[in-house]
Order: sequence, then C-alpha cells, then structure tokens
Amino acid sequence: MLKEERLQKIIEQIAQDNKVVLDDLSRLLNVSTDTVRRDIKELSDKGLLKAVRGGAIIGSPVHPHFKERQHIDTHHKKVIAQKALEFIKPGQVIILNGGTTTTAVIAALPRDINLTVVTNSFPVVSILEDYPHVTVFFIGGELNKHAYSTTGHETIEAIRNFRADVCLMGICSIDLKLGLTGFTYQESLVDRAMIETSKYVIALSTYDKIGASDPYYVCAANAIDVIVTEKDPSTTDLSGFKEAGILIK
Amino acid sequence: MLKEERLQKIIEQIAQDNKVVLDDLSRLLNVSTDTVRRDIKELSDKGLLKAVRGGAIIGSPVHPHFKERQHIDTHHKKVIAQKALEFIKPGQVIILNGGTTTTAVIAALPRDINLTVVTNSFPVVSILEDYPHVTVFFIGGELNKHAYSTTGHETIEAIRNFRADVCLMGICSIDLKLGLTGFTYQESLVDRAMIETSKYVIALSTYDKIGASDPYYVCAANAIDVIVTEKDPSTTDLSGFKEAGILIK
DNA sequence: AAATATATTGCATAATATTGCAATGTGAAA
DNA sequence: TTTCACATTGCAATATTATGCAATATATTT
Repeated sequence: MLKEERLQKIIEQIAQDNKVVLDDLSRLLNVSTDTVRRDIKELSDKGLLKAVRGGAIIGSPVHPHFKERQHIDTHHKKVIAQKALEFIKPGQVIILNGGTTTTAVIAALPRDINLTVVTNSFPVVSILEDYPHVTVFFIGGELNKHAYSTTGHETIEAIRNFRADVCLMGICSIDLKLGLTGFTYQESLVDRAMIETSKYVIALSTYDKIGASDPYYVCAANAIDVIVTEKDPSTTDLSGFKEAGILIK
Repeated sequence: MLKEERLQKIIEQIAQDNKVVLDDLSRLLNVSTDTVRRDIKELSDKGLLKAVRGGAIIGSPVHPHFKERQHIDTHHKKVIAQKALEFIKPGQVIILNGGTTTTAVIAALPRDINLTVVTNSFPVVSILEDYPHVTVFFIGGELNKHAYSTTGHETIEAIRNFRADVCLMGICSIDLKLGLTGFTYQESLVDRAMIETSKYVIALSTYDKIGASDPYYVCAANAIDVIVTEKDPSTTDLSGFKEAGILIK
C-alpha cells in the first residue's frame, strides 16, 4: 500500500470517528506503529489532525494552510528561533508581524509560558490557540491571502493602540544605510507601525538578507536593537551595525 | 481510551449536568480517582471548568468548544445554510459573527462569488482564504480560544467602522418578548454591534432555539428581519414573529 | 543500465508521559 | 477538637514517543 493511501485512510478514519488509535491503524494498514506514528506526525504538521498520546483526534477548524509547519522547520529558522527566545521574558507584551520566521519563534515557545501576544498573523494564532497562558490580541484589517495576515488602514490604527515590550520582526532586507526595507507596500507600513509602538525591536533575519534592499522603506537601521541571524556573531563581519549600537546575535 | 476522549467526556458531563463527581467519573471512565483529579486539574487550568472538592462545576458559562459544536446538528445546519444563501447577493457587504452555523453558510457559498465579508471568526477566514473574489475584513480583538473568534472593546469599535448590507447572525436563543439573548457577555456585545451596523439582519437558528432565552441580552426581536430555521415555515407556528413583521424561512 | 541520491520503513534504545498507589497534608463538618 | 473525606506529593510501573541507525525501496542523474 502506498504511503499516500495510508494517509488518506487515516484522514477518513478521523472524519468518521473523530479519533484514531495507533494500534488499530497499525493493524488495519499493516505497518509498524512507528510508521503510523510518523504518518500521524506528518498529517499533524499539515494541520489535518491533532496528534495525541496513543493516536490522534480531529484538528481545529482552522485551514490547514495556516498550520502548514514545513516551511518553518528549516534549520536556519530553528536556530534563529532558538536564539530569539532569550529575549522573550514571561509576562511581556510581544508584537510580531506575519512571516515564517516569526511563526517559527512562536512555535518554539514553551507551551506553559505566560505572555501577551499581539499579531496580525493567522498562523501565529493557530499555534497559540492552545497555549493556556498566552493572551492573544489579533490585529484586524483586510485579509492578505498570500501572507496569511491582515494589512491596511484598520491594521495600522489598531497597532497604535498597543505598546509592546518587544517587537519580533521577520524582515525582508536590512542595510546599514538604506535601513529596513520590505517587498510589499502594505506590509512595510504594518512593520513600521509595529516598530514604532515597541520598546525593543528584534529583527530576525537570515544572514543573506543583510546588506540587501527591497523597494519599500520601513525604518532606519538604528531603530533596530538586535539582529538575530543563524550565524555565530563572532564569525560574521557586521562591525558597521555594531558601531551603530545594534547588538548582533 | 485516549486521554483526550476522557477530557472530552468530562466536558460533556459538565455541559449536561453543570457538575461532575470524582467517583462517578472514575467509574464511568475506568480510571482511578487520581487520574480523574488530574484530568480535572488540566481542564481547570484551561479554564473549561472550576475544580471543587469532590469534583468540578461549570466554570464560566461553558461554551462548548467550536471543535465539538461543529459536529452537532450538521444536517440542520446545512439546510439552514442553503436557505440563507438566497439572501446573499453578489457585490454585497456581509457581516457575520462566529459560530458553527454562520461557518456552514460560508462553506456553502459558491467558490466564485464576489463578496465583501466582515467577520471576527477564524474558521470563516480559513474557508474564504481561497475564494478568489471574496474580500475579507477581519475584525481584530482578543482571541477567544473556545469560539475561535475575537471579542472585546477593540472588536466592538472595529465593527462600528463598517456598514454591512446583510448581517448573518448565528444565534443562541430568540424569544418574541425577551428578544435575542446569548450565552456569553462578550459575544452578546459583538452580536449587538454587528446588528446595529447592518441594514438587514438574518438570524440563523435551529428551531429549538426559538422561544428559549439565555443570560445576556443582544437586541429586541424586531431588530431582526428574517429568521431562518431548518423547518418548513408552513409547518411551524411562529405567527407571533410574523405579526411583528419578521419573515420566517 | 549503472550509479547515486533520496525516501521509506522497522528496530533498538533512550527519553518522556501517564497512571495508580501509598504516605502525608489539609479543610470542613460534627 | 476530632474525624473523615478529599487533596497533594513523591514514587514506581507501564505505556508511549523520539531518535539514530541500518536495510530496503524508489527516484534521479550520468
């Protein structure tokens, strides 16, 4: 039996009974429980069900696209996410923009953390949905179907009603002279508003985005407090940023 | 039995009897009282009930989780959804609240329809995400993890910035004298704001909710233009509503 | 076709979660 | 106060999961 057939059958079972049990599936599909477990993990990563000890239960009604975890599972993003965690302290108010990098940070948070998260990103909501001690404020606005986030006038206005301790900003490009720049106009406005309303700004960036630039200006480089990349800061030459008072992590 | 199933059953018990007793659950679920106690603690941590000596009682009025509600009355909801479609015309601005019934209406829309949808419901967004000609405005606010929607002051304020042609309102209870009433305070405020900002209000209600009432007042019955139920209107006796000028479908 | 990568699967082992039990602590009613 | 029912804590037994590895199958390139 093909793997896809198995996955299909698991989905069918869930649709029928709202749950599946590992051992049953193992027998039904004639594969080891390990394989079933891996199948369930795969479906769970896609947001099609929720893996629990011993099996799986029906997932949340949120669209699988909002839950697709594969693109936040890259090695670079995990490293960046792990480094970013040190800047997040319990009890703080965190604001963050859409994008896979910020989503990766949220996914790396311990499940019992106490936080207030302000965001315009639907995937972030779908992760925090079952973090019991995280209060989520969602920033409304017009749905941007590609970025899975909201933008527009309402979004900007709503952001201005918050004051965040920390802004986690997944960025398009950053350059010492040209500042932070973005790929779409609407998102650059949102990013700027988020940065302006935050006490401490952490830019999350893969190393190759440093020194690059995009069409829409967000803010000057010195509006950023920290840049987190996947590289060891001792092996990078970002002295210009350091001299501008920006911490490199 | 999966642990999640146990938790689920405890919730169901609470929803039914407003309380559970440790020993009963221990027998019913075939686990020790220790385990039941731990289950109750877990649910209590999530705010789904209130642990007391010897068992647990209903916490805040328990709104059954969206995940569970979506599988209740599915046939009725489909019928209601189908009837509701006739009131939705291309090009209109539709506002709708959270809940499984409104979600069912949205799911029944033809994929190529041209609409503007204003909502505070995450499941609705996740459906409309890939409707190419639907513009979605999401109403932000504090995430309500049980209803998958937002509530609170920001939500109310944001709603007031829109004027909708049609309001689709999934309702808790409606009574000719007591009016529309809801199960939670926050959601009743949202519902009222949505109704006030709409030209035409369609209440979506299973027949058994008519004549019932809940703790929180939303609006007078005559603020409603149409009530859509799963029954054929010729077989129902809702003459009181008809005399009040409300169309029954 | 052969060679090479890549994916899939099952197994062994270590890590983790769940559960029941026993000992001890605590609050409330008689 | 005393008693008793319940709660809490620590612990051990068991079940489940994660991980690395090797064997095999499958896809891709040369």
